[in-house]
Amino acid sequence: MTSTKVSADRLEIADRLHSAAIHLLRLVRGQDENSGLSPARLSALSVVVFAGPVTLGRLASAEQVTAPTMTRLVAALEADGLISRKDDTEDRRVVWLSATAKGKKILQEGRRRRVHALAGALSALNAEELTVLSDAAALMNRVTATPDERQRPRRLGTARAR
Amino acid sequence: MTSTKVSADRLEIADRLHSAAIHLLRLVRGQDENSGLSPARLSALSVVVFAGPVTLGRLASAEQVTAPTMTRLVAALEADGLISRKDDTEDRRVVWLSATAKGKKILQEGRRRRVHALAGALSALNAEELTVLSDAAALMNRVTATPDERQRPRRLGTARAR
DNA sequence: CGAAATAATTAGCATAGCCAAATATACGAT
DNA sequence: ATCGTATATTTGGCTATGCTAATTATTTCG
Repeated sequence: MTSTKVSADRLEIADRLHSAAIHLLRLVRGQDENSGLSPARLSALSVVVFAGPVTLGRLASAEQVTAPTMTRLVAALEADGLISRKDDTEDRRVVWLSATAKGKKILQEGRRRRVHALAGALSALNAEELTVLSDAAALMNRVTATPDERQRPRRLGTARAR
Repeated sequence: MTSTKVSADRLEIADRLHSAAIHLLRLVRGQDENSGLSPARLSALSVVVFAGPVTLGRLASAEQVTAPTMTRLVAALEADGLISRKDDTEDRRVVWLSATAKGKKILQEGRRRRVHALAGALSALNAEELTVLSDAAALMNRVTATPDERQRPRRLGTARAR
């Protein structure tokens, strides 16, 4: 319970959490054949769907990737007809992204599939254990939120369905 | 608390956990410049270090990637002098992998760095919240363990310091 | 107006995943 | 003993996602 011990624990917990996150993502990868949505695209589309029209740059920072990376993700999503772009009328450097009806639909389905794979694995857990994971997810999201996201009064990224 | 509610919750929890895992790994990626070890390599090296000599095939399944993918990771780790290969004397199709002294050292350092970054983020949490994450990591590891790993009496992957 | 800043894109590179096919070796049945 | 099948690993070729550096277009500011 001393400060020293907590600090040492924190390192070990970080270590195990890191490893667990890697394995968890591996578990759901490969469930994508049906939706054709990769983790990165699903995640980006998810922000567009939930955070309404958003600029490419803000989407990139919400997803914590660089602008060029997001440019490509956006191009792929657009080519699939899942999102649409609209130039800003005031600042013509800016592109606004919105989800299409198809994008919203595919998001639900694709996400459902991946989540289903994970949820299947979670079926081995009881209600109490699920609560632990739920709380942990909230903590992880809080801890990984960028200062940017916390500071600005935006509803980006962490837009929560409840 | 009903069974129905738990099932619906499970989907939502899986969803949030999935998203949280993505963001968590994004947080630590980028701390790798110093070690030069990518997540995949670090993870593979970690198994080799902790699980002692291991065959390429078992390493691949422990890491839940295909053999070709592991062949490449192993080639990179070997080229960096972090692991060494030794042909099995009985079954010459098989390759046994061991960590070199350099590999063990680099693993500690590289891992320390990434874990440190994550631990830094965790410093915003109190002891109780850390416990939640610790428990969650254990659950995630349990849930993502392959049947293979559970069935065989091997000490792969989940070698735990405690 | 011209310089610096900003938003997005393009180009080029590396890593890491996959599948299909190729090797090399072992094992089993005749 | 050998022939066919199974297993372990590698090779080749493709895709996706990350990066940085440089480019383009536009805005903003001195």
